[in-house]
Amino acid sequence: MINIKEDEKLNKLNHSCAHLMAQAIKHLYPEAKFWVGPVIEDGFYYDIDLGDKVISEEDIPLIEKEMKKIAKDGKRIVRHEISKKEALEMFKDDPYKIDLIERMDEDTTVISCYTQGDFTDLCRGPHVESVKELKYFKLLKFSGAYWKGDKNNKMLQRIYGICLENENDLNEYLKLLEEAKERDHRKLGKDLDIFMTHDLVGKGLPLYLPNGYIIWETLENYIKGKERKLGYLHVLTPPLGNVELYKTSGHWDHYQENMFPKMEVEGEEFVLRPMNCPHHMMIYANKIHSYKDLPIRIGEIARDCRFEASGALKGIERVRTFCQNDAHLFVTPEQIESEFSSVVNLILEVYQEMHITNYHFELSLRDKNDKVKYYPDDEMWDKAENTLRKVLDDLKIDYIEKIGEAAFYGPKLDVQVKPAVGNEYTLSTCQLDFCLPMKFNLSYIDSDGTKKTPVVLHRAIFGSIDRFIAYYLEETKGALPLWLSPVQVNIIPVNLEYHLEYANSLKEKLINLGYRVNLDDRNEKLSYRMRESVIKKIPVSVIIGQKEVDNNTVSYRLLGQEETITVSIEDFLNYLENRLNNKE
RNA sequence: GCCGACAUAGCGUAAUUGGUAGCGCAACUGACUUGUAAUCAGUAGGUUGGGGGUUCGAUUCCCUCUGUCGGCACCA
Repeated sequence: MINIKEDEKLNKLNHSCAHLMAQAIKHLYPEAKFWVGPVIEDGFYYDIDLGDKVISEEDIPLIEKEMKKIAKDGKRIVRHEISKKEALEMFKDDPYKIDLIERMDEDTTVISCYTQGDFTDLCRGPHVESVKELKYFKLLKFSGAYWKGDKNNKMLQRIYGICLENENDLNEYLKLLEEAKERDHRKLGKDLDIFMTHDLVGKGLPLYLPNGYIIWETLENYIKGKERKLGYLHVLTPPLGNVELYKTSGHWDHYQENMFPKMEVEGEEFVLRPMNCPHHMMIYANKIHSYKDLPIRIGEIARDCRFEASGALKGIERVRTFCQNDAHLFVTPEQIESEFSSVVNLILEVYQEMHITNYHFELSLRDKNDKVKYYPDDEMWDKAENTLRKVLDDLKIDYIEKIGEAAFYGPKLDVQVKPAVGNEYTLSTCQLDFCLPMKFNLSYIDSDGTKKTPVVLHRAIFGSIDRFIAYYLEETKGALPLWLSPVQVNIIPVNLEYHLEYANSLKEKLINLGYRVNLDDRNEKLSYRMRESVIKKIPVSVIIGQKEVDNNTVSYRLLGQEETITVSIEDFLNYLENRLNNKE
């Protein structure tokens, strides 16, 4: 998908289109006051205060119509530069623009504006030459948005749109948006019987159906197998804990609002756990450790509960209970680099094996000015951040640095992906933490006999299993690779009287080898059953007819392909095994 | 949580200005005995998300609760 912000031509078009929309809105609703209208990755938006007027579905075509009218008029877009004083005078009726102007640097002397016909906006530019270049645009969605992104501020109205170079591009783009809905994991999850939700159960609490659990269990076994090979030790800890545990870790102070409220039983206060770090810290603290024992890697597929804002919930991507593929690595300072590097390599290995290419790394750092969120120890933070940078640079990994995105206890490396619908989110994460080991008084005896504090790496490769399933469903459009497919082989006998026995024996053979097989012996036409095989996205459909029975062969057709391949049973088994091994 | 929209059978949908609900697929039954994306016929399935109100009468109008969707904010 195109990135409009990074394409010079499209950036200009969309920037100008935002102004065009603002102009049209000013024509239709003269009371409108404007905040900002930036270009974003997929178009532009403008935040507007419309007073009592609330934008509704019916208004959008009217605004578009007015935009078309103005564009047809073809006024030139003229840049002019004015002084700060002149700017304050020019925009004196618009408190939002005044706010912008007043917040500009002290030494700003010249402010640029762009005028098109009867509309002038404060703007750095650049813009296209004339509004008549704006032909192929569409207003896509609208919603409320807090002024300056602060929830304590008034809510403005935001309208999103996009402007492209020609009609074909625009149509293609709109088609892509439609197609994205088809691979939305919420639709696929329903169509393929992967998970369900119900009002009676509660929002954000998904129920995994048999098909979903097969995917879940397969992923769990896969990742635990990898971890075991790397020396991880898996544990099982409770999904709730004493409030003191979270006060000790500091999570209570930082995230109380996002935890389910505490419950009091026999004078003891509990919370459903929002994360597993404290439990794993306690497991470490259970014994005295020598430097020779480190690193100690504690892993768990662990269920957590977080009281996420209702508006944030989304399918199994953002839920109120989920399972983390979590682990905490307790290491000496000297081991940080090699262990962090090993985690990054595990991420790369898993992504490669699973053929995931559509992601990017972000290095999330603290905001030095935020003394409330971040543990106040600049030396510690600098050391931690520089260590992560160094490892990434050594591994020649591209990453984007994000200020203010670190966890309260340390910087982290995040793997970001973009879903079919909505904002990008974090899949894998690896976090460096000097903080919790101190809070829990963790120690090991170093070679010189002194007590030292270990460093902890928090990491999750699949992030949450729930979210990973959501992501992988969208990546594969629901056509999961053979190893993850709930039903791997669908056997369709042509004639139930003559071919069922052979089909049954093939089914037995496959099941004994551990395959998940369905035998479609319904009294329906072959084409009907083949259609179902495709709709249910079963990777391999096997047709058993007289030819196959006579020659002791198997004819199979792959999902998404037209032709049928006829092979011996042995070759068929080899084919399946090969696909399993390649995770295809 | 905030702004806005939506909620009709398992799924997808229809119902002029208010006159107590249709259709397709799936399901079930029967016939057909099938060679690569829908065989035919029949049957059953609904307190129109819950509650309240206006009205002679509400899927339709109003209030409220719940849930969903698009964003905002949040995301250890």
